[in-house]
Amino acid sequence: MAGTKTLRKEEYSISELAAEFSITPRAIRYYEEVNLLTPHRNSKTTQRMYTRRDRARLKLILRGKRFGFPLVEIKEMIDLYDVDPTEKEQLRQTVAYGDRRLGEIDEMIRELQEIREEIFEFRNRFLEVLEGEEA
Amino acid sequence: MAGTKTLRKEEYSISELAAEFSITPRAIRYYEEVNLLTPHRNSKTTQRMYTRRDRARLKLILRGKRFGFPLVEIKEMIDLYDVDPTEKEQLRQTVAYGDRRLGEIDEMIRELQEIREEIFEFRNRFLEVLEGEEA
DNA sequence: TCGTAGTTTTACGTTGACGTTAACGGAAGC
DNA sequence: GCTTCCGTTAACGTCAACGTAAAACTACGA
Ligand SMILES: [Zn+2]
Ligand SMILES: [Zn+2]
Ligand SMILES: [Zn+2]
Ligand SMILES: [Zn+2]
Repeated sequence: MAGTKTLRKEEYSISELAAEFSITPRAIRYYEEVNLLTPHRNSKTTQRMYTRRDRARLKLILRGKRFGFPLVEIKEMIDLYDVDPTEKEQLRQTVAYGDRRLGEIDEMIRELQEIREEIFEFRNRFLEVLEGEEA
Repeated sequence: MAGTKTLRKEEYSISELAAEFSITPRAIRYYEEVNLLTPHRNSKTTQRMYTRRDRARLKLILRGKRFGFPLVEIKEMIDLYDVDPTEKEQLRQTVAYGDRRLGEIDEMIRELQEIREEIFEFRNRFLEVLEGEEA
């Protein structure tokens, strides 16, 4: 057929995505349940089909999950990508939301660095004891 | 009584700790249930009493919680403070555990900084749109 | 001595993020 | 035509980390 270059995949089934990201189809359906994903249906088969945009959102979801953001907050953050840039009030709120988020994230980074340093000092103290005995 | 200087408190009741850290007694009892705290009992009253060491552990627990470490992992990390420095094998394992932890934490920091930057760029892009319209 | 306040144990309830099972439908291969 | 392999919905189960409520005990001050 003309114009059907499929160098990169255009659409994915649920199990393809599940396999690619090492999660279960159930999880993906759940993300749809809470409006984090909105696949369309292949009208013939009634099966969910995921576009590359859906796939990109899924990546963002999983990244947010990696360190404990709840799904509702992940949704807030992801929805930043879909703000209508002609709505001034929406823009203002989005900027304000971004500022709050940035503050929270900076605080997380600070605390993580504190923990990092403590663990690092402990590790080194123990290591010195070990090296002292081996000398 | 002789030798009973109590400049700094030596022991705390459960509600004192709860008030100090803005959590509930129930939460503190739960930490005991999962072996994160081991208060002793004032044998007269059967009430839990917390030493300054217990209080220090509680601080560590709450810090670990602030960004989503599960209690079991918090326990692993806190127990680093109680390693017997004469047991070489235990020391070696502790150092190895610390290394793994450090790797995980570094990865978390990296990803947080990525997220930070993305949000920051989005925020700025919106801000420029707003400022452009106001000019 | 009574009331009030703080504590105890036991036990059941709750929320988020899925896991698991059941019961069913369409397509593909033989 | 039957099996096998996706997929579907609906519904109940689970796990962590407590919340909440009940019933009983102890301490302490007026
Ligand atoms: Zn399609
Ligand atoms: Zn928030
Ligand atoms: Zn004591
Ligand atoms: Zn780990």
